[in-house]
Amino acid sequence: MAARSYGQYCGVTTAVEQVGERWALLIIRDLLVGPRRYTDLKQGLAKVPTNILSTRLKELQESGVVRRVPLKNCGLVYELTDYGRQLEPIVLALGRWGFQQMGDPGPDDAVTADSLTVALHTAFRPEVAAGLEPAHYELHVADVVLRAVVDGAALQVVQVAPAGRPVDPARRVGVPVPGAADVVIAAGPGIRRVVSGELTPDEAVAQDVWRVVSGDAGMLDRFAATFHIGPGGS
Amino acid sequence: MAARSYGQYCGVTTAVEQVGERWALLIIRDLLVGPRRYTDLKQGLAKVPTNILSTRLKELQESGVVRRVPLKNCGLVYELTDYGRQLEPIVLALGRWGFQQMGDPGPDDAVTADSLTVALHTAFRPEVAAGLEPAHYELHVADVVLRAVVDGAALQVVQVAPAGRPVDPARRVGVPVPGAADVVIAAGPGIRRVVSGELTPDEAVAQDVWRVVSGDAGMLDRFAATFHIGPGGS
DNA sequence: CCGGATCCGAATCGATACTG
DNA sequence: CAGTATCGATTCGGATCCGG
Repeated sequence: MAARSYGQYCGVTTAVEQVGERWALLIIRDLLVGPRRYTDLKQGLAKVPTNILSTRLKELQESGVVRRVPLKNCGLVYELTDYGRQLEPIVLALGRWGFQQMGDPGPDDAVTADSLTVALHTAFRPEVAAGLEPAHYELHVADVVLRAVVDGAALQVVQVAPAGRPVDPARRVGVPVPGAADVVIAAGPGIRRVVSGELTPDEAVAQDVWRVVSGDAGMLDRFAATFHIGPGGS
Repeated sequence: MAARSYGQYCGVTTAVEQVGERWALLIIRDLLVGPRRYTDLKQGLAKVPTNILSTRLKELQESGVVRRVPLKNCGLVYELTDYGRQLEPIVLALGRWGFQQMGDPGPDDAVTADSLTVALHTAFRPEVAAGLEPAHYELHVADVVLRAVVDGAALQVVQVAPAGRPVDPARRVGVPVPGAADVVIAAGPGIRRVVSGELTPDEAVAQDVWRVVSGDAGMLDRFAATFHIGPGGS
């Protein structure tokens, strides 16, 4: 199954031959969040045909991007190799770039825990966060619930729901079990307009783009400052 | 011709829907070097079927990545929009990432002027160059001849051969017509090992990976310091 | 339930030929 | 020069099935 070659001796070409096939980068996006089972990936990428998922995972292993790791208990997970993890800044930059062109969601567009987790990372501005007090947000979008813990220039996102049981607690090192969030935000897809700066936090509340379920409503401004993708992906 | 949707409301997904189709990123890579005619692209991407090239260009225009510009004289060129140009750091980073995995060229692998031009940019280390004297390299690889002018943290690459006549002189603003190069280097594909640091410049000469056609052989060290992609794409 | 493999119609891609 | 048209070869998508 030699990957279809583009017939050029070039780094870009080589990269695209490895991760440019359909679904490959989305698999990598989800694996950036953490190791995932075959079933997790299938669920997170609802529309990927199972044979394609299986084929891509094999190809990504051959390229040294992904590794297959049996679990002690039972089952197995796929995880990025160091080489694969080097794609993180690239995938995040692609996410910022694509974000600018996002319109409103289509009727069949889903939001998954992993895609939203990565989206938070794409929008995260460490240089802004570094100048603010630590903050702990709980964000609800569709049926996804995340907790974003911002401390200085570091962002930690924990998925609360849908309940994916932790695959291997040993790998979750450093992930705090968050206590109470400073604010619980329930948002719709229009949250995009807050992140882009098209709406101020207050306008977004007025237009019911998001809503404070509990906690300090003043945190909305801080959220909008911390998670922002301006023109040009800045 | 609705692009096949991945069914997710996510920036990465949106980006991949726009530039993830086969050949799209390579078209963009070539357009990063400058505006190109349909025929230029077809020549630079020898293996792209003409109907695919035509389809991609249409799609990239719809996405606002590429613009079609009629020339005053006759003919027309495709060029990146501002939005498309924002992909430059991403394509360069992908090139660095893929570079690490490059082996030796297959028998059908070609080196084109545009791919080599972009490759020089991927390997360029502005922070190193900033500490060195200005330098002017002429590089021959296969039948491609480039001139790379390094001045401080800036790199300017001019394509000398194959002779692509300048499409629109007005767009070439700021491109110097270089005088004599400090050194003329003829290299084979093994130059990859110099860029990766696997070979020192001297070893590369000894193994006939490259050769000084004329000029100052001492410039080889400077070239290797200026153009380098280390482990992890550093 | 997990981790796929198999089958088949639909869509895309690749190669070549052809045209304004 | 700048594409369209055509058509066989591949790949993708959707569904089903299977061994543990």
